[in-house]
Amino acid sequence: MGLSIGEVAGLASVSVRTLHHYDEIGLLVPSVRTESGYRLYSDADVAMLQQVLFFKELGFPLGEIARIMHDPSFDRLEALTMQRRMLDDKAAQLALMVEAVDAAIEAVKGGVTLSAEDMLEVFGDFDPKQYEAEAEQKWGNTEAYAQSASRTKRYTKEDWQRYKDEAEANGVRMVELFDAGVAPDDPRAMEVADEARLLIDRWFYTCSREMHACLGEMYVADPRFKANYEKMREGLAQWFSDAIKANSARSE
Amino acid sequence: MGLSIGEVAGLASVSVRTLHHYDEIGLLVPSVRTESGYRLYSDADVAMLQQVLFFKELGFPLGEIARIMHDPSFDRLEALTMQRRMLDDKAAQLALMVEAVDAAIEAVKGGVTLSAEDMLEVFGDFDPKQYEAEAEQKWGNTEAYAQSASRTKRYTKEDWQRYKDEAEANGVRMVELFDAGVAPDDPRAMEVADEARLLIDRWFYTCSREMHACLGEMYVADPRFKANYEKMREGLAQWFSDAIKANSARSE
DNA sequence: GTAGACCCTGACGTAACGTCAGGGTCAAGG
DNA sequence: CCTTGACCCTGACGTTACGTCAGGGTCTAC
Repeated sequence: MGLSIGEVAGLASVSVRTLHHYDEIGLLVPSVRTESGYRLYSDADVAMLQQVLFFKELGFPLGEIARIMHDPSFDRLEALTMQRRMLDDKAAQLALMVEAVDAAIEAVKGGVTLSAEDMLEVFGDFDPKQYEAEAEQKWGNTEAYAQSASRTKRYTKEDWQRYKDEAEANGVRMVELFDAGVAPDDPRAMEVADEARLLIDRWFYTCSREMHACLGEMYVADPRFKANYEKMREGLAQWFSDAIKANSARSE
Repeated sequence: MGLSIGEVAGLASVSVRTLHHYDEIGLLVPSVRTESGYRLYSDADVAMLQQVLFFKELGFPLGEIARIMHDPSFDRLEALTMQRRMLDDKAAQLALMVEAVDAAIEAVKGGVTLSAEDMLEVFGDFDPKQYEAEAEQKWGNTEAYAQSASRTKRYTKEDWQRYKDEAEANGVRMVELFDAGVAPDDPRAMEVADEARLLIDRWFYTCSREMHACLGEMYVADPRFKANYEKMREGLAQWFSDAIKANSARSE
């Protein structure tokens, strides 16, 4: 019960050093060590390795793989389903490449020169980052998320109430300025925006002005967030987003 | 006529730095530089890049790609045909992976545990080395080329002229001895042979006496090289080859 | 009981770029 | 005309994912 490192390496056609490396970086730590320090890989470890190798084939960096697989909400079935779709996509992209090679062969035979675009457009269609984003959304394990999760776990009911009060006070000030027709890049508007940022920073996760600017964009782009502001005042989402942008842009 | 590095990078979805790197190692040196040092990529350069990226997709290391593509006997059509077959193989292997994912999904759903072998055997079927061997056999080229490429790319016109002068001086001494009827294993002949070896060593790539002996054989075996010597004096190719062999055979 | 195959932990090397720093180039606009 | 922003250059150091020893224990097999 448990395979040696050499056996696993042989089966998966990877080097022993590779498995050492995965152990070192905490990506795949074998569940058992013998008395004498030998690594032993259980069936579960082997299943993990399979996942890792699928992700790797799909171009995920090892750090990303580790984050995904160690997330508490990681689900093997979901991961496999996603991998299946990605492999299909990659196969489709490979088919495109075959077409491009055929086109190139025909061009050479016919003495024709293809355009630069025709020759190069097949590359880079397949971007792992596009999937990384999906994986991140699915298992939402950004650093910010981790921080937020570990902090809010310890929050009591009163904590939540205090946060709500502070957030509401901030919302009130926001609406006041909006109703008064104050421009989003007015110092007072930026002040309120920064207040909102610090709220996040104190209660959930480290939030720089830069990161807040990203959030600001989401507030208008994502209907779920937008609705939160729009139900207070129509046009408030955009106004607030602009205020955040102005706030993040100022020198210091 | 000629695209900037940024344009090419954009079309091929690679970074500018990547193209810089390919230039540095002599894999893809753009055929034109503007007055101000800007790289300009011609249609031929773009076609080269396409080849490079196909090989890369197939897992070839860059050094290998450079060796293959810079070999004088390299043939674009042959390469494309080979790449087409390899891409097909890779697609087949990807299909196997999809099957493996499906099997894993079924296993999870059914609560079954697959054997380690079943889980891992799909990886590593696709070994670029198997193709590298084929490519090397086809375009047969050694490590020496990589060295030569990276050195010669920094050579100026004057460098080339100096090399030509030195090579010609060596040729003259060679012909003098040949005309005088000096035997190839005469110390003077061996001296000239060693001079020729050091020329290669200094200007292009590390060239031991042993390697030079191989080159010597090629000087008579390969008509392209043989012609170089034969046009100076009939029989010179063989004489020089023998001199090289004698030189490489002497103890030190 | 010892040879040969396998395992361990450092530690340094390598390939293929990423990522600045510091500094020219160039077309568009004020 | 000149300046500003997008683009280009050359170093040079950093990073990822291992490869490749060195030095030394472990474990069956004849």
